[in-house]
Amino acid sequence: MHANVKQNVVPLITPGLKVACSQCNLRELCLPFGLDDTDMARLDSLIGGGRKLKRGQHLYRAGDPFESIFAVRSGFFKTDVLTEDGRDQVTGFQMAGEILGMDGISTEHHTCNAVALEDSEVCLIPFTELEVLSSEIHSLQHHLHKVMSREIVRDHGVMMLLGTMRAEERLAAFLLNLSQRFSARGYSHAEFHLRMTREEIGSYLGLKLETVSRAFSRFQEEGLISVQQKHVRILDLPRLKALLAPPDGRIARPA
Amino acid sequence: MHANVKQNVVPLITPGLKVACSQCNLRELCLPFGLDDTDMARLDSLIGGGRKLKRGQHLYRAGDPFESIFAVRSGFFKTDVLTEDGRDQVTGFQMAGEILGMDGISTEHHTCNAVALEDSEVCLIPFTELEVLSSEIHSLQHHLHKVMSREIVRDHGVMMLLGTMRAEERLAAFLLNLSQRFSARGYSHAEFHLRMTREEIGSYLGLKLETVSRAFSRFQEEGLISVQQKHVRILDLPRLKALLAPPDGRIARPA
DNA sequence: CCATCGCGTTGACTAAGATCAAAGGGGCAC
DNA sequence: GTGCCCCTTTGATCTTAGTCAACGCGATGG
Repeated sequence: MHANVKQNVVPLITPGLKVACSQCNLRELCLPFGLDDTDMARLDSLIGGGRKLKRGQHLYRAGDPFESIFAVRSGFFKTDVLTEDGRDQVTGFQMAGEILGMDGISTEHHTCNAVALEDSEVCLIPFTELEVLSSEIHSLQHHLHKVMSREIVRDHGVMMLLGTMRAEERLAAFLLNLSQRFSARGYSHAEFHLRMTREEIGSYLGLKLETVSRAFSRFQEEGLISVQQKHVRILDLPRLKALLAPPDGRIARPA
Repeated sequence: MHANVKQNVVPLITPGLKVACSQCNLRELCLPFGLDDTDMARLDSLIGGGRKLKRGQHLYRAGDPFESIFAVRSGFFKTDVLTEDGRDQVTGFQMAGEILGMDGISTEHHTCNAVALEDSEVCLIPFTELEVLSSEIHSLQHHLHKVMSREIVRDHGVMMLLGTMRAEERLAAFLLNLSQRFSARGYSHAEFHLRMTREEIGSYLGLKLETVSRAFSRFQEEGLISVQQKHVRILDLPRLKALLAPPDGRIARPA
């Protein structure tokens, strides 16, 4: 049993390549949020169909000319930056309904790599045309700005994590974040499959893979989660959340 | 001698409160970038004058309703996030020409605090009106998107720093970044004053203030910089840059 | 002009996570 | 179906930065 436990909605299988926003059950999580039928139809006509990627394939690479942003229709991605001096940092994991590629707007070239961590499908959204349309549809324009701003806020959260949290706190925050996002997509909040390796988790969290593995084991010993390879089940959500208590112990961990 | 060493251009004194973009010598670094005279005049009319802040004053606080973004006209700011569990992370330092407040777009409320680190002045840019204008002026719209995207890319750089670098590498990267930004504003790239405390630097870099202080001392011992309180002079730029060599030693530090 | 307080520096010790190493297990390709 | 390789786990040791503490300087305000 490796597929995620489905709760209620959202059949993630994309039947054909051309699925319109108006028909898409992710629309409330994605770019079309808040559009009326007419405007949604205009957005539909702009979206350049889908693109399927096999696991391991790059959606784009750092340096590629920027033309489009992408909405994840199904599957799972990571983005990472690597510098000329050999450093490698995973900057995010993206799932259905989330937008990829906005890093490329500023320089007209992508500044990170986006890789599918499982077979995936994205919608292609040509950016120049999106700008034209968004100058005509105010709610689209505003929502685009919100999506970009949300990315900035998300990044601040990661900076907080990397700057102030200890290893186990980071992993707890990571699991809680995944849980919440799976839940928002109609999957179980308590049981899911990690699509990424310990090393990728470590890179994202600023830890080594051994540290991630040890933290997983520790959580399991303590009865917070059960974990077997990539399969995770959250057993004690309240205590997992309590791990994020302040480092100064002002609010001591409730034993 | 505490004022920054001025090199050539940019008199940073703002004579009156109402300085138009078209007259501003920061316009090439700021929002009006790339606008022609007509469009610049329209942007002028939108900008709600300036606001002066004394050192230590908040420009906005987390939770404040979002109405405007701000362009730093003069002075120096920090932004920081603090969570209910008592963590505190400086997410950035902003200087003349840089844009503040875009974090607030996504939730209609600011998600971080912005504090003046010296007496400062900002231009107020009402966001709703900016959206209206940018839907009419394509180059303004596009530049706004670039500014937001640049913030995302900058955040990725900080994530890289926090995720992969050691203490001295972080400080070197920080000094080089400041140097480059001062230089872009017509100040010396080699000599400047830090507006922030060791603790604020530490928070930004994910280090304790003692570690920051020790790293400064070490750099000075090694002849890379001279540092006295908040006054820094870069003595050996190449070797400072070489500190950012890869952690795996593939390119060994040139002795 | 002096007292004070905040900021910065430095030292000794501690703890967290990295590093090095080895072995087991699962999934994928053939 | 089987074998191989990558991923993961776990242990022992080492390094780095954090913690705790004390002191000195300098700016600020009375």
